[in-house]
Amino acid sequence: MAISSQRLSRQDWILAGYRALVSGGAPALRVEPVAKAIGATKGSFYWHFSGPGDWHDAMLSYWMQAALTDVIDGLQGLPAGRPRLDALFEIASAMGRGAEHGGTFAEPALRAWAGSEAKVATAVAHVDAARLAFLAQNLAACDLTKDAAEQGARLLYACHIGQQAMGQGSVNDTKDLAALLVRLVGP
Amino acid sequence: MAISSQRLSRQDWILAGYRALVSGGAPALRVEPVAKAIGATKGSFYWHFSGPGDWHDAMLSYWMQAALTDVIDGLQGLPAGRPRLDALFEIASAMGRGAEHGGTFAEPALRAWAGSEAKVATAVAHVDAARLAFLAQNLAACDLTKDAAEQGARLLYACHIGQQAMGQGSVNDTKDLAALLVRLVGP
DNA sequence: AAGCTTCCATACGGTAGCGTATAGTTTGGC
DNA sequence: GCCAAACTATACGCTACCGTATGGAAGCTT
Repeated sequence: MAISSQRLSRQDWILAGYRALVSGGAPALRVEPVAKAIGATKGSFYWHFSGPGDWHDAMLSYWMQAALTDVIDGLQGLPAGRPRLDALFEIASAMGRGAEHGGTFAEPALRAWAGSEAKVATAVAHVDAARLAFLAQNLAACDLTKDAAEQGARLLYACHIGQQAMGQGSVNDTKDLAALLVRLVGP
Repeated sequence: MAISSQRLSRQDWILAGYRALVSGGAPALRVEPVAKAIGATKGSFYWHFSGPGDWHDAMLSYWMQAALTDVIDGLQGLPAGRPRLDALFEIASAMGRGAEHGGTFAEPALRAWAGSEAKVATAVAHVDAARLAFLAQNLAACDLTKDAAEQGARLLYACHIGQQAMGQGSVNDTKDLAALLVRLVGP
């Protein structure tokens, strides 16, 4: 469970929110049930957050931090092109299965949540745009034309999203597709 | 709005449910708000349905009817292989944009709903399996091996799902991918 | 038009969750 | 050990929605 101590922190509530989101979807993202799930009451919640909106915002920035900074920025040490793409697929595979934070927050739940709250949708769109740009940039480093790289990025990313939406997707298929794209339009 | 008359039918409630689902996600799928949206009250609802569960079941079978019978069965007249695949992509494109029923029910909303109700998830899984089988079968008719056809089907379908999840997907990309697959592993 | 059926609105009690107020409990600095 | 701070539990009124009961309107049927 990884409840840090007896005293709860903002972080505990954020992670508990993602657990609720994953298991019950957006309708499960309510204060009192989640409070009961982590053995607390609303008193704790309203100390850490001004209300559900604040909580949701914190959940979103937490995810954007993990999705943008930790992934994209963390790959800047590698040479552009295939090495970065390969490393990216490793990370994407782990995040798709919700490997970090003890299986908490898998992206499909977040994407589903975007359908019922506008600010979630804009956050997801922002992350998508950044990832697409990153993909296109590193595909272009594989001797693809700009157009081919952008179309390839859309294909790759759509494939990734689709696979984790269906739940059963290993990223191997996406990897194969990536190799395929590079091999096709490459030299 | 297409409210059939002053008197409402089960169908009216089903379509209104999809409108609510698309615009507000699963949390918007409640009796009284939807009743207000179509200018009725709970009195009408509880006449046509035994409760929300019954309503949701009706919505699901309505979709499965449209997704399975109307699409897959409707293509049996065409020769297997490319013709069926091409026709399928046309239909898939229309359904992704929610072209029928006046823009009502786009699939991403349904897929998001699956995250918060188990029976929705099984319905979606059922439709996914049928579509994957159909895709693999018709890809195999394009001189692909069985394994290549199944992997290609997963790739194609994942790409389709991902594109409509991102909202901005024309199916042209998927079509290109399909042609690509066939050309690659084909004769 | 009478009478039956189908369909709908209103009214009511019950429950779940929100937000606030307030008092209690732990924790770290001194 | 003491005290302010950080943190938590309990209690209360409020709103939204559920589910049912009941009377009444709209549409057939004759």
